[in-house]
Amino acid sequence: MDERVPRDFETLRATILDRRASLPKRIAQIAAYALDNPDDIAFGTAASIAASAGVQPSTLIRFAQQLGFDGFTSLQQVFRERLRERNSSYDERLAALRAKAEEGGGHRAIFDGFVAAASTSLGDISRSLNDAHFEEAVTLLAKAETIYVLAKRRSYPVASYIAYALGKLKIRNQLVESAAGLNAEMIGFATPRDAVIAISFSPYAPATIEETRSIAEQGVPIVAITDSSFSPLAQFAKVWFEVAEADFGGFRSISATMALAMALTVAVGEKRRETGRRRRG
Amino acid sequence: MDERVPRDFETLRATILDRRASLPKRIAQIAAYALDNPDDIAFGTAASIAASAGVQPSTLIRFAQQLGFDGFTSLQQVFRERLRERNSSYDERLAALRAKAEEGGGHRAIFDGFVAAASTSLGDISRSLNDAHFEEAVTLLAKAETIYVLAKRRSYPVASYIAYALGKLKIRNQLVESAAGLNAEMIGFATPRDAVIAISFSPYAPATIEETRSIAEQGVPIVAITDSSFSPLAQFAKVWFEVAEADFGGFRSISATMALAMALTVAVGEKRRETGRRRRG
DNA sequence: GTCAATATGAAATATTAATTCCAATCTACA
DNA sequence: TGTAGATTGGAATTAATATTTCATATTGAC
Repeated sequence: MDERVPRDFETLRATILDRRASLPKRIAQIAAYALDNPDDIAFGTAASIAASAGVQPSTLIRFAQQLGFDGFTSLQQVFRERLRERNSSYDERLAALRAKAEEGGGHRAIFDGFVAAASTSLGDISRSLNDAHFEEAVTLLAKAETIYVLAKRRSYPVASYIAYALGKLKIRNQLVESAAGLNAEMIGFATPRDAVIAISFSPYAPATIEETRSIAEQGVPIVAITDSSFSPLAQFAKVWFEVAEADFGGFRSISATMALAMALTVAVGEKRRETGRRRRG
Repeated sequence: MDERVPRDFETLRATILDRRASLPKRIAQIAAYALDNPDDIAFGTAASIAASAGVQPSTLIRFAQQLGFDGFTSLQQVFRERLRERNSSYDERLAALRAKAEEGGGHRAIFDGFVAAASTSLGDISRSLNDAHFEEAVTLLAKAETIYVLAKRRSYPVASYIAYALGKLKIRNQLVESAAGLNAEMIGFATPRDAVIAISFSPYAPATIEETRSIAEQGVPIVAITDSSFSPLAQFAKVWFEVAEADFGGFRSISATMALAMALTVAVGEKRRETGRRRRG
């Protein structure tokens, strides 16, 4: 078989356009169909595609073989790959950087890797954040007398930043972190008029889960930031955000979480100002 | 069969989350996998998906049937439809989003603002980071017996993340933050065989400056992360990094600083492994 | 117009993948 | 602790899908 088999969609497309003049009638027909309806090729069966394009399944296979593939299935792979990649254009770059860092591409590769991981995560959250959930969370937090912030380990930096920013905005808050082991008592003061921001990622710190459960049982509304809808935090939360962070070198980014946390904080500040103005006006 | 079979991904997702508590173990496992890796469901075969999720193919089919589908194939359709729709409407949606954000479309704009600030900062640092400085900092930190981490206020989250990551990598470190006001004493233990990572941005926290000065006078080498060459930190440091963070709504991003901090930490871990290997080999 | 080469259609076959079935294992409850 | 019911694993079965084959049609050269 020819070694120059197109591996990515763009090459394939170019190859097809290049040869289009010399293709037999039916083959040309399926070629045109393929470029016009790439999604159908990605998901359809040989029979269904052939029917839509008005040719026989065997023609479809001959088309694939003319291009150097060994059958329809391998041609289809290229069309599927295209769909996957479109969703995550950074993933490829990130994978390349990982490889580079592993084969000793120097320390610069490590830095580039973390930058790429952060960019990927930001792109993802930007696409996936649900506006309605965000509004809901802001409303809920803006009403709270005191906002409790709950996070350990990897998520703790986010919590401490939230606490810092809330303080700057003069919003009463309580970071639940007691060196003296008084977390339970601290949580005990929370009432349904307060609210909680809880942050935890797999592997979920047991203490965070336990504290969240306990505070939820007191009727305090919870906004959770976590990494899966199946996170134990999600079940206690009034609103939760699912944040998928890319990782590099075994350390996951926290950029997306940070951006979300900052946005929540500042939006709560805004909301309070709006509400205050309305009340006074 | 039940008439309420989810036809679109969002409904499906809601249904799964709704029932999640009552699902048997393996079914729950595949359910979590499905929501976390929707693309894999769209493209894979029953066997390949089952293998990735760590269950039997039959479990996958039972999962589909519990949801009201008559088999895996019809469940898969929903996941495929989602990809098609997302792809076709992605550009449109993005454009709409931008327009909305520009005309002051509520709180979503705040979120987008923070994402944009983070992206900008990452782009900036990626362009401006000096490889030689980075290497120098890594070498310096890799030699240290204990790494002291020094930061307050806005920079504190970065410091706490560094401390977390160093701990994970089994690198001895000391986060200088004492509720008991014993920072000076803590710093007193540092020797020239140790090293410091100091982080501070304008307006520089006086305590950070003071502590950095004091520890520098003891002959402990310092790596500084700051925002200007005129920063008071720079004069004490053996190596310093100038990080320009974009801001939004009066809050500066810390994404670039985070990425740099992570890269430093992991690179130090790498360097130590390399050196250790060389010594032993 | 005839022949050879090429292209096409349709059905047969081979391959792969989905589904079902049953025995084994858990779980909840008496 | 025993037992019914639910759940699970793994092989057997069935369905689907891709590919091959072969007869027929079409094209182009002489």
